Amino acid sequence: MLTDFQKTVLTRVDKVPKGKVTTYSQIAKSIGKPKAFRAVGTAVGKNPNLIKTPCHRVVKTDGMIGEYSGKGGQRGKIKLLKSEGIEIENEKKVNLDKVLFKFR
DNA sequence: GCACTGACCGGTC
DNA sequence: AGACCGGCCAGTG
Repeated sequence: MLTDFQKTVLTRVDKVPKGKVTTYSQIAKSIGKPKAFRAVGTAVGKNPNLIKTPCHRVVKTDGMIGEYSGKGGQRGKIKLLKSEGIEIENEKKVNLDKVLFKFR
């Protein structure tokens, strides 16, 4: 069962275009709850729609990859990001100045 | 309904 | 610059 909050978060993630990434804080701000980044992480962590939702495009505020429930964990997440043309620095973080997608 | 947990963040030591 | 601690929101037991 998906709650409205989770659906909202997933919707935001789905709005992120290919080749770009967003942060948990950005999502939290976009939904009007900048302090709910923790809940956002939890919601995405449940990841009910792994196929539909490009959760691998969500990274930490510093640009670090973070975790990933999908295949390969963090490693697989990095691989997916690289596959979309996103440059990974030190094999663990992305350049937010280039690939960060901001809502509204 | 209380308490613990979590794909986190910011400030401090 | 790296490690530690507290806090915040929503979900689950």
